[in-house]
Amino acid sequence: MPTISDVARAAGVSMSTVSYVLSGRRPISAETQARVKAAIAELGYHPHAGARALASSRTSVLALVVPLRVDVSVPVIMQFVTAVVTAARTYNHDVLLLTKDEGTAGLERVAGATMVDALIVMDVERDDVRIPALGRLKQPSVLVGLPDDAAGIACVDLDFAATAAECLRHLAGHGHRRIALVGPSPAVYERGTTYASRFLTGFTDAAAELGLETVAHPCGPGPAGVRECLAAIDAELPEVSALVVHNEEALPPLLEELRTRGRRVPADLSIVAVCPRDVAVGLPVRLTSADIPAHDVGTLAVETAMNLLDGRRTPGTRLLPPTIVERDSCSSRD
Amino acid sequence: MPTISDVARAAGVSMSTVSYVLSGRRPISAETQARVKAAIAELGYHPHAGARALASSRTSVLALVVPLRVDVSVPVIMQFVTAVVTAARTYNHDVLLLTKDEGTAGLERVAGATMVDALIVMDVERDDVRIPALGRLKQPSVLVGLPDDAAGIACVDLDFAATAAECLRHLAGHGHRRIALVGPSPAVYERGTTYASRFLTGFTDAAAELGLETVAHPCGPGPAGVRECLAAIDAELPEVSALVVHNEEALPPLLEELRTRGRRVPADLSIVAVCPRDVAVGLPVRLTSADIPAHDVGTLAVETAMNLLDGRRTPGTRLLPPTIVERDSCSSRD
DNA sequence: AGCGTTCGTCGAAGCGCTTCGACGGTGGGG
DNA sequence: CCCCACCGTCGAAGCGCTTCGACGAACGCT
Repeated sequence: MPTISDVARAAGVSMSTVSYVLSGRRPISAETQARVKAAIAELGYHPHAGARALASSRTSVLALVVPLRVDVSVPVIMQFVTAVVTAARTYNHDVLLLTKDEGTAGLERVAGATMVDALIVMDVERDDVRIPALGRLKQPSVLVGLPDDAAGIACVDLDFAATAAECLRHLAGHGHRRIALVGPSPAVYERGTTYASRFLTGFTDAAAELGLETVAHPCGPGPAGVRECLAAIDAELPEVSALVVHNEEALPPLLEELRTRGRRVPADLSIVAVCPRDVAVGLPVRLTSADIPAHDVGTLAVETAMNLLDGRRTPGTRLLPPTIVERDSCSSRD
Repeated sequence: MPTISDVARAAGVSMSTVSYVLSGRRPISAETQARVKAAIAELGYHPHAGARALASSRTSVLALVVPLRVDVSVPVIMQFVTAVVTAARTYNHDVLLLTKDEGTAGLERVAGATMVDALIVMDVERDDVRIPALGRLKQPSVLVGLPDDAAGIACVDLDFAATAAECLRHLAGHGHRRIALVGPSPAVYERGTTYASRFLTGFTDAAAELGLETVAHPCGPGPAGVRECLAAIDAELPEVSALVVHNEEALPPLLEELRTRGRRVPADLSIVAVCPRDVAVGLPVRLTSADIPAHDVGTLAVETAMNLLDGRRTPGTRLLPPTIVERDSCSSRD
């Protein structure tokens, strides 16, 4: 492995000149630059990451903390992760992957060892113990989600309250007046991931504003969970004409259950789902949906982290606006 | 951030002693160890990863290259990734995540910059261009998959040939004699990921050995792909009594299609699927399946990498034996 | 008693890079 | 015409750690 001084010798310049060519932190004449670059190419020189980190205290690595086995849907996580890795690369950064189950220890380890320049943390809970830990680190961090108290840490997420409102507005626009929310599993609410309650609040508020009759009910896993949820809805508010489904896992068994009951979508019952695009189009009925823009959120998280690193001031919280895509699961009510 | 010399001063020893306490590479008396450890805890000392890498040329980081958007199912990738991260942590290593779309450049970058000690590469193709590139690196690597020529690089994977044979043996044991293989999408074969052809070969060979009548057909995406595949099968070998499905994506539309045709599973048609456990149990019919042990393969990949790093000799290729789990999609034929 | 070992510790030399201050040379302004 | 400023480059001082050789002390052996 050639070192910077090999390059310097080959190009007939000093080490520092090579370094400045690479970093662009001082002006170097065009010809010198050319010679240095030629030498670099010829020798196949790669700067040693450790040495660079030691000398500059910058690593060009971002930590990304992902949930392991959660109720957050796997495709969404995957989309988010690839968006982060891809976006990080455009800033010449790499991504170190941590799992949530390491808790604060993982954060402290990689930050304490100066392995990363910044951290991006997914699946943040209402009162996440990691938030105070992140506050103590010398590296900046970005939360994906919206805790009760972000303690000054940057947050990015989809605006779930606005998304719920938009779903209702869409259905109301099609003439629906009695609408039920099929929510995430009870476990999600208990765990304190706030997207569930933000969606619910947005749903309730918008319903009041639009003068709609609504119920909301969580939905446990599997066909049994779906049946239970539908029964609860039916008991509280009979004859709803539309469903807002904020639960990806429930979608397949829900459609199956409706089919066996002979309720046609959208003829008898309209549905707006909250899910990523590919889920919406991959089911028996192509669902009208509010998109979960995992890709955009991931990209935004990286951009935010980079701004933080550059010392640029950043808004504390950035919530992405919802997008409803009309497909085949929503019909007009007379 | 305290440094090793702060710790040394606090403990009243030299830097090297602290280092040896940490690495255990030389004997240090119990009392000295205790004093050093106390100082470390008190100061909240974390060794600087860059400095350590520079001095020792070991990084305690593994690179993991994942496919971005492929026909490999997302849950399988996710399981694999989490297994790798978890296993790496048991060896005190972290994981740097790269995407396949960076190609050889990504490998050369992280290896050249000495960011990682070893590489694990998923979704290896028959004649993968990354194999020669990996061979040129000074770090060892582990392939997940089985290319035509591994060029001396370690490989780990599920034994797909044996898996196919096992599926047939299971069905034959239930009295089935006419069996069709619903294979991966044509794109998978074309891309040259060898698991598809290994499965097919195993299928064909075992069929001959067991004296079964079989057909095999790839299956394109969506309900259309499924219908086409079933038609082709029916044309070539009418009245099969069982299906081996080596295509996770096809499973939901396949079951749906069979349902609309009034063919009951398993009463009219038996199915053995090749998929991870959770997929098998998450469908309308709990499927008898050959498990895709993403978790085990991931763990094995990390173990192999660690053995390589320790200079321990390792078998070139390790194929995991299949496991069939009996559920509700397989009935006996008189 | 003398010698060779082993044990526990220290000192110092790097690992490869960044960055700061310095310095000769050139050009423009007074 | 001189001085100052700026441009392009160099030299050297670290960044924080590992590791090798060395060394005194304690020990067992003959």
